Amino acid sequence: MSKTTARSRAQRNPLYLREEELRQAIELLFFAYRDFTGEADKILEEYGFGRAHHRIIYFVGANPGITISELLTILKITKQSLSRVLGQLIDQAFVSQKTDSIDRRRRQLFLAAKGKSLESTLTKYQSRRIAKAYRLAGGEAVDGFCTVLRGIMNDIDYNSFSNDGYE
Amino acid sequence: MSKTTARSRAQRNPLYLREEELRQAIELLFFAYRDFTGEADKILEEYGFGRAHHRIIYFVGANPGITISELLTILKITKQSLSRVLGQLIDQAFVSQKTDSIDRRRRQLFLAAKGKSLESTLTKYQSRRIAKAYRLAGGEAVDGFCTVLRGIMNDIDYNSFSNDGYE
DNA sequence: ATTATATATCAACAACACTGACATAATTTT
DNA sequence: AAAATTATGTCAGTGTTGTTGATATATAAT
Repeated sequence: MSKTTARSRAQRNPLYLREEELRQAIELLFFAYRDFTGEADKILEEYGFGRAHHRIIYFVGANPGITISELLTILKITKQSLSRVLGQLIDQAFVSQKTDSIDRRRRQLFLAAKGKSLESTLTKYQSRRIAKAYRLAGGEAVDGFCTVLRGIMNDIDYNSFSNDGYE
Repeated sequence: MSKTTARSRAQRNPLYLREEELRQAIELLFFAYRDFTGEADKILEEYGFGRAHHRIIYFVGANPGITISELLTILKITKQSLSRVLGQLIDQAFVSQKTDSIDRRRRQLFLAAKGKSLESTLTKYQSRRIAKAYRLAGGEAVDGFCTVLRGIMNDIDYNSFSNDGYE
């Protein structure tokens, strides 16, 4: 319905479709991201945690042994902000620390048992939502989805993730 | 590189690719959304505004005459949260109010001159980013991108946007 | 007349980010 | 060996954005 409207406008003004198309993307991103995080947010509430805790748990889970400074680079927050939230996770035994054997200034972070369990639950919900969308959309759409998202993000971070175990 | 890793693992364990693929999506969404909002966030800072102000300005701009309760439905926040931020925008003449002529309880919201100007700037930055990604990815990828995002969001909101003027 | 709806406002609170300053331990550089 | 840099930690203050709960007013619907 909104597509039809956009098309009829585009006939009169070829620039209109583009503008409308971009606005649609802006809104899709807003709603999709909100709902994407919604389920996890609710679960986190039960633990008295928020999205900041989730991000730490997620990235520590995805990159076992990650250091504080690496985490700061990924999250793009200040060490004071990280410290408060990470401190809670360590105090409550969701995350454990180990001094790096090579550079003893560094603290390597790992998920403790509770953290692994929570990470698994949260990722399960988000994965389920993505999987459902992927199933409905099909493989070609998935490729397009990833390609566009990569185009939206700053190139710098292309390699700052999925750099987990090389075995 | 990470793709190669995933593939080699998938050969041994067919479930691994799927899991890795879903994790990749989770991370892409995180980074893309962070960078998507990053530029606008910086501009808003100059005005002493935050993302909450942006959302209001955006949706009032896209839906002139929208009421408070409609805005609350879209944003899914409490009226108290909205009130504080919206109040600032009205006080500083970014947004104007008009009592609905039919139902005089309702306040219709519009962008004032300053609001239109700011909205235009913010949307320009976000549109530019999307447009760049769209250009690089191509039309088919764009369709896939939208399809997957629609699959991720809750169905309920399919029509809660792009319901602006029908002329 | 009563009830429901739409909006507003006050107060208290919490999560999560920020800046700035300072401290400590370990490594690197000179 | 001394000085500089790096990695981390911590204290104090601030701001944005969200929450709950209570209360108020005007308008509309029954």
